[in-house]
Amino acid sequence: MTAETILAWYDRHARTLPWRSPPGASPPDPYRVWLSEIMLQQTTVAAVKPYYERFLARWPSIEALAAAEDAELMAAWAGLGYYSRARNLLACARTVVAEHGGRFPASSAELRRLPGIGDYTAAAIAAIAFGEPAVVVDGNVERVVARLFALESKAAVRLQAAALTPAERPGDYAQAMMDLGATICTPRNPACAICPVRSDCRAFALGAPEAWPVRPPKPAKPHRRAFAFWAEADGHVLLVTRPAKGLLGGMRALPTGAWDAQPSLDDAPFPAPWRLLDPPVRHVFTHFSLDLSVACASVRRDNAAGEWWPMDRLDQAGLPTLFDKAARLALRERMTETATAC
DNA sequence: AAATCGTGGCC
DNA sequence: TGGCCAAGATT
Repeated sequence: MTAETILAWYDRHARTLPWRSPPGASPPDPYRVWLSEIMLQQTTVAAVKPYYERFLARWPSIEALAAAEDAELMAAWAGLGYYSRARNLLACARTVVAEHGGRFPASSAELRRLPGIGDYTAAAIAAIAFGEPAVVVDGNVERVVARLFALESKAAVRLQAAALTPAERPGDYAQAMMDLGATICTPRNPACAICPVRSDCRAFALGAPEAWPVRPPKPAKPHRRAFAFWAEADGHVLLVTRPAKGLLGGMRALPTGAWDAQPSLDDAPFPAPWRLLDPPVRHVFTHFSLDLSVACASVRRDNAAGEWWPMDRLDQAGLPTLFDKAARLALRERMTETATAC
């Protein structure tokens, strides 16, 4: 019942998105569905669009993507965040090419085994690209279903979501639920007045749609400090590649010291007359905030561990946003030369 | 299984 | 402006 209403709404109000086929049309290329779904994990549509277009133009097929080098793919992902997605993207592409003949497996169960594909993404690709009536539960669906039935537990939401999922047009239905959640049943100030299923909605009837879904309180973010070192020589700056796992894993970066303790200039990659830029770069991650002080020095270009990167091509290094901020600060200070010696 | 993992936009 | 949030996965 409700599913039909939502599909009818989708037929008239579906968003037009670069990775999407219109309602009722033949399903899009699984490669495109997969690429978009990975990028969209915990990431807004607006942020994904330019990355998706760039990736698709540069790597139009899974074979092309599988042949990419790690460094160029990580650089292309720079700025989008959650960088383990990029590593898993490449691992997944190579697995599909090497073990599945370059074709994505068509079932959610098989998709689920691939790197970077969890319960949600497996169901979404199976439904959208292959027409499997998989139960697709993302943050949008959780919110819509929790409100429709005034449910508090994730388990209850999943059961209801499964009961609601239609055998026909499962891909359109999944996207319809996500569009409904993204444009009408929003986290704050939901547009209940124009909601197609308002009359079926318990949360609306109870007069407090925003009370669902119930979120556990979030712990406070600790604050950390660190130094980043801008070492320049002969028009080049020293960059390192961070370890594959952990924060900003696998990304190019400025050398840094320890994050947390009282940061020390002793953590520099080598002794130099470091000048401290002010103010530090402030950056907020998911679970902590950071003040990154940038220390600059002109040095002799030697065999320090890392890459000496041409400063006039720094935009091609693929620095994540934190280090892009630090680099911009250093380049700006470099023009004005007002740094304080220390 | 709780912690970890980015970033930008919004109010 | 600071907290909240976004088409979650991994360990």
